[in-house]
Amino acid sequence: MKTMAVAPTLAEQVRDAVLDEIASGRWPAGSRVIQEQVAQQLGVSRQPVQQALLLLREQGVLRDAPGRGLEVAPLAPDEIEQVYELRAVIEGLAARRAAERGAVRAAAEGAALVAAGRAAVAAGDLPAMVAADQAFHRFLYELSGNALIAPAMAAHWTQLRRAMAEVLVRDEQPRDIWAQHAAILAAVAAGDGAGAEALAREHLTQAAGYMVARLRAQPPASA
Amino acid sequence: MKTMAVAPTLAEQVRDAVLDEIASGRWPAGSRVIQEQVAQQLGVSRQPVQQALLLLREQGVLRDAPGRGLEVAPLAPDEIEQVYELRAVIEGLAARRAAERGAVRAAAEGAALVAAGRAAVAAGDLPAMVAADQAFHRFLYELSGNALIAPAMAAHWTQLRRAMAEVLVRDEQPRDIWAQHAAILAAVAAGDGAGAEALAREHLTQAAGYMVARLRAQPPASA
DNA sequence: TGTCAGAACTCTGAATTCAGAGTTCCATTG
DNA sequence: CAATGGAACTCTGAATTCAGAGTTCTGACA
Repeated sequence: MKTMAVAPTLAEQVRDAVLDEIASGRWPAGSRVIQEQVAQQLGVSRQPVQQALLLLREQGVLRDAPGRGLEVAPLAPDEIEQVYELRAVIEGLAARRAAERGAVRAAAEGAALVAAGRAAVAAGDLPAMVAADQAFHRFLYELSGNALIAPAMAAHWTQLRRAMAEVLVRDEQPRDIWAQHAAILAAVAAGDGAGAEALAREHLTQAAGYMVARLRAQPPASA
Repeated sequence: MKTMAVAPTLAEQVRDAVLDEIASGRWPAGSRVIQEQVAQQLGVSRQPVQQALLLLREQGVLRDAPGRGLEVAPLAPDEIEQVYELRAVIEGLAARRAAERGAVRAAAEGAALVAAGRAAVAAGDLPAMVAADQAFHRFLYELSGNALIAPAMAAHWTQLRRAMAEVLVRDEQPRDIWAQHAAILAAVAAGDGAGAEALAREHLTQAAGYMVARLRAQPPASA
């Protein structure tokens, strides 16, 4: 018998709903977020909303707007650059450890993830592209055997999703990252820890340059 | 005028108070944490307590004990090992970037931190030793210029403080880490990014081995 | 027209109240 | 004596209520 699913609390549902609004870009940077309004939109009382917003504020997605409640934190290119810098070393670790202990599973299950990503690119389906990217990286976190990597990255993925939504929507011809993903996967499947770490770092350093340049070139319109 | 200190909310005060109880070891792993009891002890209502505990649960310090509220999460040696593994790469990054952009401040302000740490060791003052260690590392996070490092590590420092409290209290002759800290600082002050990164990683890998061996040798008594 | 005082409003944090899920404990039965 | 049924209790999540800090708006005045 599995651990038995604990019913998600209202606060968690609210958090996920709000997070989705923000990550998708429907609530742009600077938007005010008022407890009462969110509560009414979702048909719950202010109590679970307050808890959800507290979590989001702690995570940096929302910030205080003293006297006016909370607002969606701006998505500064500097911050995205720092996210990628941090990601590069964390995902490097994940890739190295995955190669050391998850090579078999990588070989067995990795191809499907890459195929899904390529299909999304071919179809030009933006949400699916982001989802596939995230799924690939989460797979590496899992293979790494370090249970702290996934939660440590979870906070940053919100900002990454926002940045991707911001950038990809402007690209008529999105950059194909799946060749790099496939290369990382091959190194992991081959058990080449050092190689996988180097490739992962390089992949993210490159992605950082691309994303930050785009964000700087065309800063988002704050509401 | 500085950003103007926002009055800390009751929920934050409660969180800090609870965190201190846990990190210091006064509330051992497995202790039950009941909203009502905490509220009464601190003289507040259950509302801010609930919020504080929510934050702590999210952070992994507390965990659900279905039907019985929350309890202090156990401090598994495996988890500490993973914390150090993650720390090694994150602090490696911090040291490298600190060398690249904070060498001057490192040279100017670092010596005082090392002196404080050595004084704490000489005095055998356990809390001061932990505080000095944390202060040194926080200094590197700040010098790195990456504002995401400090919050990313904050969550893990709770577990580190717990582990240190657990281990150091048993050591009649605590291991002196300040020679290593001084070496890292020297590399940073010299602007040697690669050297600083390597030293930081090595320092933490070594510390991990020491801590984990101690924890495994003498597992803590759960309540 | 620009500035200032103050009333009205907005929004939050905290307390209190309510309802339900799950646990514990005890008496009864085989 | 072990197992079972169920009453009483514990604890939480959510709703509602309350009080106060801060903002916005309006109109008088220089």
